Amino acid sequence: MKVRTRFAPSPTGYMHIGNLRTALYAYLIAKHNNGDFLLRIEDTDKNREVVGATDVIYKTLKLANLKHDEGPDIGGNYGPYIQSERVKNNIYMEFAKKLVDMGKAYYCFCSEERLNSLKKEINGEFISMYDKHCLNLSKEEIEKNLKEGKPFVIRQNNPTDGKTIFHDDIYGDIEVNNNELDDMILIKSDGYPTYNFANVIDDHLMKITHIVRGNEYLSSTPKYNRLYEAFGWDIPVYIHCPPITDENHKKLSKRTGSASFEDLLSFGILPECIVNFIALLGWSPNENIEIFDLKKMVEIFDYKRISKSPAVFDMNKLKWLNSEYIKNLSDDIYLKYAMPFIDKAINKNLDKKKIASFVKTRIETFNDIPEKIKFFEFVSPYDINLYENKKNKIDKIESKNILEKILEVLKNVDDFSNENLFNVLSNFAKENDIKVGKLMWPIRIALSGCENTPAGATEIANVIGKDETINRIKNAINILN
RNA sequence: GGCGCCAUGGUCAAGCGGUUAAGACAUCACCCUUUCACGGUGGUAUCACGGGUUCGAUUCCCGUUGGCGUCACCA
Repeated sequence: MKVRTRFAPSPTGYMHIGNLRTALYAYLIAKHNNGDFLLRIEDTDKNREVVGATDVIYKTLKLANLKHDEGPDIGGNYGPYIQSERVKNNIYMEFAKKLVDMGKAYYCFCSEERLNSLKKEINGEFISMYDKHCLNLSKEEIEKNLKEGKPFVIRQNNPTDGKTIFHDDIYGDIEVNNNELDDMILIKSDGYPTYNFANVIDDHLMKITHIVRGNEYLSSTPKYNRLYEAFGWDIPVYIHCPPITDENHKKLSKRTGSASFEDLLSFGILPECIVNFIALLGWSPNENIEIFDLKKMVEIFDYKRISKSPAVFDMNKLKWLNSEYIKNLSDDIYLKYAMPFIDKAINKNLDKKKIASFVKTRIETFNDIPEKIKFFEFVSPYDINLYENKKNKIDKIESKNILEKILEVLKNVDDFSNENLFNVLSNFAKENDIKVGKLMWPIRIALSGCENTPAGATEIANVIGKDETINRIKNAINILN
């Protein structure tokens, strides 16, 4: 049987990182087995409609390079792939009525007030379980209610004794008492199915073989299985994934600022890096490697190695991984990403390509660039104590002396290539019995005003040119006076 | 609160009855060096606790503790 997996997000307007990982795993399972990966939009909550939300989903999948084989935008043999459109085809209501006929579901006319009265407050949370009140309605009552147009929902009719056992390929066999199984709503009073119901129906109709989802669905899975069993359908393979949490072991939220794919992109993280990183959150390959592209992932992905315990989303490591990705970028592609950030900081007519190459090994995200290079544009006021440096055994007085001498030297240099500048200055150092590092220190400070720079003194001089170099050294001497 | 799941360093994690308990991020030290970074070398740091089972438990079982999830006409 061909492996078929699906990604079934509800259109919320942004892509939660945990969701993306679920999509990734579903994709990898399908592709590792030469199967199909499909996209289905679960928009059965009319109150939560967000305009443009499905576009976010398409865009994310595209950027992450997770190509689906079937979906609303590209069609397929099992459409429609948007649940609200399937509602129009009456798919869910028909199946729900079948269940009613089989005695596996029933009409419920309970009012909101009655339902509320069933709720109990425990630790500030309201919890409730339906009491099967409407299960006892006579046929006549039901028909009367229906005829009068009284609003109704359809509930699943679950047993109250015995146990249900289900199997998950990650968590193993899980056994629950049937009295834990609430008579969940299948069809809402607006005629739309709930997620719980639509999901089961569609997964079956779309011939999904492996269901990949977050483990928050673990506790409702036995109810889904009773649905499959009622219809006599094959139960798919369940693959529940552990949660991704923030550093406080709480669910990743918008507040942490790193909950969504879009946030991460806006921080200057590369999409392929995000994909690589989240693959490692809750899964590890058999080989001891951790940097790989999607193709390699498809090759080595063994879903049985998905772990059971939650993973903390470590921004630190993501940034490190991103720096590795940046270093491995070809110059062309690197420039394409980096240039907008260079432009943010540099307006003067400087060699931006050269500046870009300076920072390539020194940034973790592209957002780091402007701050690191803005001194090329102009020197901000800086602390004069920078001219004192222990390691190079230099103080302000000596710095000033060096700068005054070097100023005269540089005035007579016309070839401002990095190579020539370095030769001239290191020769000067030798002749005057000064260590090269010590000589370069005050020059670099004078040219940048920064303790740390993404380039050495002569590289900076080369980029800003002779006139600017001379000016900056003159200014430095003034400051030191 | 009921039920369910989980538990190896600060973090991601390998391990699947006998190991000096891998590797990576972070951190620290040193080397390299025209500063920083990159790169290189090395160090610190982990099996939650208590009982079993066993010749032997990080590994298997039970309990405790802790964390998470779930208990909606949300998905």
